[in-house]
Amino acid sequence: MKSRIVTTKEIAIRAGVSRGVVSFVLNGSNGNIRVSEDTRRRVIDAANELGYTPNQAAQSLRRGTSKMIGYVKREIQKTWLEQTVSHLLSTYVTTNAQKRGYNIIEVSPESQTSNQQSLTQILMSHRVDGVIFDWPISHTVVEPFVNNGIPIVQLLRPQYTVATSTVIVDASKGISDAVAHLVHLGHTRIAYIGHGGNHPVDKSRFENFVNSLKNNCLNIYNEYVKLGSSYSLTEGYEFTLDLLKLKNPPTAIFTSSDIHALGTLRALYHEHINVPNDISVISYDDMLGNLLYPPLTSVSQPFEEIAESAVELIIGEIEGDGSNPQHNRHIFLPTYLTVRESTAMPNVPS
Amino acid sequence: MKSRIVTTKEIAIRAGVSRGVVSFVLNGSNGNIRVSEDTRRRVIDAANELGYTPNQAAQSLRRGTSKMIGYVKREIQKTWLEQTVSHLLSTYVTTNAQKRGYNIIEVSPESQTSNQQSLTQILMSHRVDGVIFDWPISHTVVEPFVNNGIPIVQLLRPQYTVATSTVIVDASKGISDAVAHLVHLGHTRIAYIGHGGNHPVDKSRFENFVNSLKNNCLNIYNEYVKLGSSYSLTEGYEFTLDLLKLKNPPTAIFTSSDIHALGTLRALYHEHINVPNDISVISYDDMLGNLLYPPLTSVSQPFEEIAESAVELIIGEIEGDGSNPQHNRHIFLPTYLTVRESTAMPNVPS
DNA sequence: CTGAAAGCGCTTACAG
DNA sequence: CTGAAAGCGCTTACAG
Repeated sequence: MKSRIVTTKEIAIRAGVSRGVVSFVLNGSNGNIRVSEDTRRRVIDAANELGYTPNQAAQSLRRGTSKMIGYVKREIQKTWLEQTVSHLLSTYVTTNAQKRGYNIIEVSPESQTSNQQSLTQILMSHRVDGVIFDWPISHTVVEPFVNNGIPIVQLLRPQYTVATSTVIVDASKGISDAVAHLVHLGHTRIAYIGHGGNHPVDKSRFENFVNSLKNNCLNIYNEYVKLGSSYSLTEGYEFTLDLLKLKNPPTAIFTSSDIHALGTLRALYHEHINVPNDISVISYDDMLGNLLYPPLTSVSQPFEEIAESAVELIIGEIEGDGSNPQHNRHIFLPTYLTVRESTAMPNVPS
Repeated sequence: MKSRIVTTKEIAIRAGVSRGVVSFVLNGSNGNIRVSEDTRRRVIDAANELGYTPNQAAQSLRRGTSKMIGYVKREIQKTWLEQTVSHLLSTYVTTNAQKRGYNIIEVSPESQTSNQQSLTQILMSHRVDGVIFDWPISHTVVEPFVNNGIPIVQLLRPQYTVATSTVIVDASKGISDAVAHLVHLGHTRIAYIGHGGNHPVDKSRFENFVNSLKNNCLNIYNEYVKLGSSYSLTEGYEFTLDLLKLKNPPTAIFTSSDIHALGTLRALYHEHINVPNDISVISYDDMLGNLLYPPLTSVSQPFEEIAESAVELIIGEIEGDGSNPQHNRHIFLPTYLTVRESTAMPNVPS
């Protein structure tokens, strides 16, 4: 049953033409060749009958382009939740790339162990035409590719010290809608639980929150602001307990990630505080929102579009748009509010 | 800054040797060549100084082996939860393969659209040395590879109509421990919510549950058995409401997947029934268990080991163990119980 | 120990 | 319209 591997040579013989003609018929693009409809058919039929599959390695070697795009995942996290984003993106990236004739070779960020090839070497040795980074851990991992002139796109949380194209999310729309939503319901005491990190991705969430409060003529109270040092369930949990102990606890909590929200919900559950009757909760990410109880009102991120844009950007750079060559491009995709059942009017006169 | 791509030829020139020697020094394996320590050093130094990276395509073409393993993801699901398993596996598979000098090329199952290359063609054209399938949707997608003599490993939910190596999970240990745990706590009215499908993976969970009850001298009551047609939150939700309406509701619920458990928890939350004080819940999968409120007692699956085994199996087949050639192997990995906070003594005399 | 040559499968000028 | 040849970068017998 094991079928021999078919080459262009065999097709040429069966169709009674030269290998050059086979190559031309099968993938066009050769200036001065013209072929009769009859010949073309014979070649195509022969290829199908023999079950021909071109040898990528040979094509890649000859053409000098591999039709492969490297995808560097974010680091493995202890909780899988943070990875879910990574997974969604990688799946959508793969699908989109396939549609456009490119394949994805995935690598995990290098654990500095032993004799293992580095991520850079792996991707270089496959002569990838471009590389997409999801949340790169360090600029050192991105730079080698830039230095070699390989097109790069960084997703979601770029290393800004190295100049590449980026696809990131603009938190402002989603967060301002979220705050407006709470204000319309009658909330004025709105707490923020989040990551106090220095990366623009962390900061922008908080800044957008602050601005949105201001736009609604609300004050920021320090006691309602809980900035931690990571995206962590535990911090969400502890911060929420802290908030509940205040003399004047908030009537709504905005958590800047789903992982924080899980901690918040756990704390509220323990304290027998009902969502949304006793307190409203809005999360950011919307990975889990639809699955939890109650289903969470959330700021949603357009993951499918992020992947699409990334693929489009990088293929554009690989194939050269023509129009504006060589320039890095930066795509901002808007977030949006998804209202579910975790928000309601405050039950305490505010 | 863009560095030229370095070939063995340049290394040979710089080191003052022939390309054959370069090849030998860089990757051993050539019968009748011996090289002085000095020469070896010169070659290695030259390679490093020039920043040499072997061209995979050339190596692959010449060697007839690509050092690439195809990884076929499960289909994109509507809810991402089911994909999380896929993601964990794919990450661990990638990492393990990298450690052993293989790279993963990931493909999404073919959406039958348009002119898109099929998954089979993609993988064939890259001349992958083997393919790992995570939960293949149909035997038709696996067969072409088997017919071409390409080593295959199917994970978790194999298509049994096609003979390949498999890595699957043995539910018995985890489930019998789970039931024993409930029985020791004093439960006798234990309900089962799950997928009533025909695949051994679905059936074995239920059968193990039934056997475990019997082993503990408990009867199975039909009204406590809820078999649906998928892994779905909605079914978990509806089934739980049904159970609560019984004259004699169960004091514990075993859900055969985390996605069912989410539905169950949502229903209990709506009905203001406390877990574990009013009712105990055990889930199967343990993807979410640690994140929910309360943290779920769960039957855990050893995902890291599954990935490890898959990589080991397939590389074994690719490189030929020598010992037992050609024979498909089947690995069963045990599940185990992780006790958390969703189980307690029943508060109703049973 | 070393060098020259063939060939993996393909594509692409180039000459007819 | 077609064929013969070169060459992508590598590895591997084979002859010295």
